[in-house]
Amino acid sequence: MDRQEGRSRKRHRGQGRVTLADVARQAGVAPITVSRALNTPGRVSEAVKARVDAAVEALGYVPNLIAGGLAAAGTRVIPVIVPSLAILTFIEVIDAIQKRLEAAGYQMLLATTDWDLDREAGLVDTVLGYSPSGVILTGLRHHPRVITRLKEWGRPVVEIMEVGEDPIDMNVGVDGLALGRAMARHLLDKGYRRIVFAGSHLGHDYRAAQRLEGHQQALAEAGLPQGPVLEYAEPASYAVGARALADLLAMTPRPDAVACSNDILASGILLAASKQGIRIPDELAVGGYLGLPLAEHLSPPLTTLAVARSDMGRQAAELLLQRLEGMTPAEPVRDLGFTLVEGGST
Amino acid sequence: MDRQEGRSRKRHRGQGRVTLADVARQAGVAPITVSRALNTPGRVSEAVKARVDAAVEALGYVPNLIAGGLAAAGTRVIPVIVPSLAILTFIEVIDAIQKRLEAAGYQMLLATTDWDLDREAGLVDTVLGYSPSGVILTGLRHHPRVITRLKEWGRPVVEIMEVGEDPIDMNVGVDGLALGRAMARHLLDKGYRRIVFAGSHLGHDYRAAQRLEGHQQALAEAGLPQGPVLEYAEPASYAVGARALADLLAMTPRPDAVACSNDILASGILLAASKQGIRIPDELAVGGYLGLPLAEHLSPPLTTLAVARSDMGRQAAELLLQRLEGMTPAEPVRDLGFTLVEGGST
DNA sequence: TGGTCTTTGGGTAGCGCTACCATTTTGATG
DNA sequence: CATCAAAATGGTAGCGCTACCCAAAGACCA
Repeated sequence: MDRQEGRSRKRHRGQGRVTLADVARQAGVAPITVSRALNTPGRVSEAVKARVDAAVEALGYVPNLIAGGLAAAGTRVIPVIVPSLAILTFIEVIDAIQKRLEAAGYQMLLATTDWDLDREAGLVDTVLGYSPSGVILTGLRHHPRVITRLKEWGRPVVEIMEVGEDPIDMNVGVDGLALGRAMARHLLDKGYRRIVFAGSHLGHDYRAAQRLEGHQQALAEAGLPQGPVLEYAEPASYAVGARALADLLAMTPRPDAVACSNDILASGILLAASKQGIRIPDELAVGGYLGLPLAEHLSPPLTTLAVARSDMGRQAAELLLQRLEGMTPAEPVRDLGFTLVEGGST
Repeated sequence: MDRQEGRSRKRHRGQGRVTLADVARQAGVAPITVSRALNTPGRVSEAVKARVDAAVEALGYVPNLIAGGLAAAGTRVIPVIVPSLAILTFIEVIDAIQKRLEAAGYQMLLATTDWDLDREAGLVDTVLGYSPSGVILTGLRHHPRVITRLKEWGRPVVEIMEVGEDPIDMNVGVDGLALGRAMARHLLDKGYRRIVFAGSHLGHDYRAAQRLEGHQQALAEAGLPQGPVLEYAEPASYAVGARALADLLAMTPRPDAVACSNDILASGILLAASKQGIRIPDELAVGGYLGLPLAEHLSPPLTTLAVARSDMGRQAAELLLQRLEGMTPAEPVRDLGFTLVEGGST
């Protein structure tokens, strides 16, 4: 007889993987005891714990998290839903989330909405089908169904990137209006008056649109008329930045400064300017948002409002984990703020 | 009596979610029929299919994929294991994989190894605990246990980035040695003779080390001695590129060309050169690998060996999906090759 | 010493779904 | 119209694990 003898009579499926029952047999204890030894070691004696560990080691047991999830509801999976991966903005955040979650024994399920709130709603439905332990999603605006479902779902939810009133559960991000205001004010302080806002994808990226709104507010507060807006339909890229530069130079009156909806666009402008010999900031000042790594390596370095994106990801994961461990996080809504990094492009 | 009356007697857990049994009751059919209507619509009559769809709609049923996974083994999750997200190289690949998988109704579980094959082995064990439908992992070198486990696991596995002999299952990538050779040859063809290889993280990033090996081979084939190597311990970044430029300029004899282990490093060198007024390629020619988007926007644009990373991701997902649908992919091992994009930096 | 409380381990019954097999219904065929 | 194959539907039994409850054994107190 071989290792399978103890199985149930039919065994019409199953992949021959070592199961918890196998470990229990090897260790001479009940399956439930093995479960406890592995999940709540404090509830079993040292001796049993050691026997179980030895059996696990000997058999090469790897828990079937699916089965555990079905029984316990909660699979140690955290779906992270973001608009897009093609945009560098989210990468650092995701990376930080992933690192922190993985360190705590959770896995990240990554999904993208392509900036579409209906798609987001569908994705939320789908990922809830995995009985995740918690959810991280982007922004505070969602399909009403998403909000209802997640609220009654009752497990930890973190909304990232944006902060504001009335999150579904917890929230870590920055104030988009404040970002927009701060950059406009900076440009005004520097003496620029013909300030354009260049934005990509504003119809979809409502957080970029918030920055524009803040921008316009600041101009209004300074007693200036609303600034012109250059808008591009596609997502931000260096290539769009190059087009934006051309468009800016063609405007009359010629603008003296541009605030870009993000660093990618701004970097594209700087790169194109450098290629064409446009002097920055003398001929055109350029400001960005979000503080991507490239910004400081351009010449001149880009003036940007840096947001601590890694920190945002880390804190989002941290909040989630705290709640998963039964704690009540001190500050479930966190505005991480931003820093003006003057690079010389303004 | 309310909607719960039909439940089993105890119901000590469960979250009140609509289950397949609820749908069956509403549609007046057996649960198994609902399962079929949803998963293999061809096996039920039109009428039943319609009734089930109506019930699903009415109740807002969302399948519990965990339960399905337990029963059927296969959760429509595809773990994707890469060394790091902090490196742009992988982002486009991941993005493409994710898009293709999501379109087919699969979710991507993303995990990072931090370039450590032991960690990778642990991660493979963990993610197999989710009964995934398939697995995508990076490179062809793995812990022996990973290879054994995945081979006997029997479900589709794709190894990406690198191509070579004897993959675990399927393989899409490029030949690292050929990349290294091609760049060295290009630099030689251009007349450069004092060629340095600058690499980041070569101890961990063995694919970058392969490029170095190819580089040295090409020099040897040209009858030249092995070229000097500048090596940095940390992962590639623009900042490392800036340091590399300084180190290159300090070398005697002063090199006339540098092949960089990837585009990030090369871009860092170009950006720093631009800042310092070093003329590229007159004072120093710079070549990169992998073809990141930034490369073409630098001035001069970076000469790079472009790899179709989106395509790689798409094809990896495609191979996996074909196998999941029972097909036998025509070419389970694919060398995607690369293109020399001459930007002017060489 | 008896009683209560606390640990420690086990038995049982599902979590929600689908594989397997059995049964019923339909349709084709001679 | 009987006969048989094919299609459609249902019943049953798990997938591997853990929540809930209980029993036994020790710890502690009066």
